[in-house]
Amino acid sequence: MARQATGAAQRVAVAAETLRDEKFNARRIELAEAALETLGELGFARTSLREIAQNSAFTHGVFHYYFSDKLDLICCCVRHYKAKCVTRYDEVVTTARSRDELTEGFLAKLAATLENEARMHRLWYDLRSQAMFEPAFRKDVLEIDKSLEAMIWRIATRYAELGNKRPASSPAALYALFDGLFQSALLRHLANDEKAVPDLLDEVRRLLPTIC
Amino acid sequence: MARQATGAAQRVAVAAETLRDEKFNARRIELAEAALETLGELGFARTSLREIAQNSAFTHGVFHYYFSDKLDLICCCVRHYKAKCVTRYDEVVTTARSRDELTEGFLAKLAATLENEARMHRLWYDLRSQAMFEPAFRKDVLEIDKSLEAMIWRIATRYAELGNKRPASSPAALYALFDGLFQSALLRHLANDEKAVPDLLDEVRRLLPTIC
DNA sequence: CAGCCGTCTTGACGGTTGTCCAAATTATTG
DNA sequence: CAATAATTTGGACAACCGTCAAGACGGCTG
Repeated sequence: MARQATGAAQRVAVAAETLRDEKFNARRIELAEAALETLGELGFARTSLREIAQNSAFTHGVFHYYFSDKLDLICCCVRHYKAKCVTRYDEVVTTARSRDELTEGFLAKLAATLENEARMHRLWYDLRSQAMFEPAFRKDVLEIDKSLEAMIWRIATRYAELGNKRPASSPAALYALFDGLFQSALLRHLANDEKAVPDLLDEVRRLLPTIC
Repeated sequence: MARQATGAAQRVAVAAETLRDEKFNARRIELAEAALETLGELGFARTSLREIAQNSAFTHGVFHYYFSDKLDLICCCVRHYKAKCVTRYDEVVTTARSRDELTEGFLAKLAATLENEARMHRLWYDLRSQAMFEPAFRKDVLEIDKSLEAMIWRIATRYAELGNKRPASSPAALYALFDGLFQSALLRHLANDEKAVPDLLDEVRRLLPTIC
C-alpha cells in the first residue's frame, strides 16, 4: 500500500523481520528433521510429541512454540521430506550416456535407498495412507505423489531417448508400477527377506526395455 | 496320543470342547467385524478399543475377553478382511466368454468396490503400512498380498487365454501395477476428485491389451 | 545498566488410552 | 432345580496423550 513512502527505518525493520522469519523457518526445519527421525522409527500411530522430543536435543515445549499443532508439525515434516527424495535419481539421469549406464545407475540408487533409507520410505507410505483418513495431509501428499511421478517420468523419457524410442505407457501407470514394486520390496526387506532387493532389481531390469 | 483308548464319554467331552471353540471363534469374528467398521472410519492410528466398543453392540470389556491384546484383535480383523476381498473378481473371471466381457465385468467391479468400499480399502493400505513398523502384522499382511497377487494373476491369465496369448509380465509386476493404480485412484477418490474413477478405468482399459 | 523481546523450559491440566478385575449375568451341567 | 462354568459388565487403575501457560534465560537496544 504505502510502499513508495517507505523510509529507510522502515526498510531496515522489514529486513530484520524477514531475517527473523528465515531464522524461524530454519528452526522449524531443524525440528521437523528431528521429528522425522522418530517418525521413521515408530510410525505415525505410535509417535507422540514427547517421544519426538526425547529422541532429540529439544524439549517438548519447543515444538509447540514453532508449530501450532501436531498436524502442523507433521505436515512440515512431509513437505521437508519431499525435497530430499524427489531429486534422488536426477544426477544419474543427466550424466548417463547410454541405456546400460542409466539402468545400472538407477538400479544402484534404487538398491541403496531401499536398504539405507528404509525407515524414511516406510514413513512415506504410512503418511500417504494417513492422508486417506486425514484431510489435512492430502494436499501435500498428492503434491509429493505428483513430484515422484514426474521423477520416474524423467527417468523413463531419458531411457527411451537413449534408445531413440518413446515411453509406451502413461506417466501415471509407470509411476504406479514402480511405486507398487518398491512398496512390496520395502515390506519384504523390512521382514528380513534377503531376496527382496535382488528380486526388485531383476524385475526392474527386465521391465525397463519392455516399457520404452 | 491315547485317542484309540478314548471312551464314549471322552468323545462327547471332546465334541463339546470343539463346539465351544467354534462358538468362541464365531464370536471373535463377530467382534472383529464390528471393529473393522470403526477401523475403516478412523484408521489404525486413531482407533481405540473404547471407540470400537461404542460404535458396536458390545462393551469394551468383551474385547479383552476374546482377544489377549489390541494387536491380537487387529490381526484377527486383518485375517478376516482377507477372506472378503480375495474372491471379488472370481465370478467375472469364470463367467466371461470374451475379452470384452471380462474387461467390462472387471472394470465394473473395480469401480463399484472403489466407490462403495473405500473405507475398507484405505484400511488395508493403512494396515499394510503398519506392517512395515509392527512385526506382528507382517505375516498376515504378506499372506494377503500374495493372495491379491494371485487374484490379479487369475484375471490376467484368463484375459490372455481368451485372446490365445500369454501374460507378458510377471505376477509380481502385474500386481504392483494394478495395486499402485488402485491406491492412487483411491486417494484421489477420497480427496473428492471426481475424475479419479474414470481415469482409473481409462488407464486399465488401455493397459489390459498391452499386457496380455 | 535497565528493559524488552524472542526463545526456551518446566510442570500442570483434563482427557484418553490399554489393561485389569471383581461382581453380575447367563448358559450349561449334574 | 441347584451348582458350576462361561460370558459379560462397567468401573478402577496407572500411564500417556496434546495442549497450555507462567516463568527463566540470554541477547539486543536504548
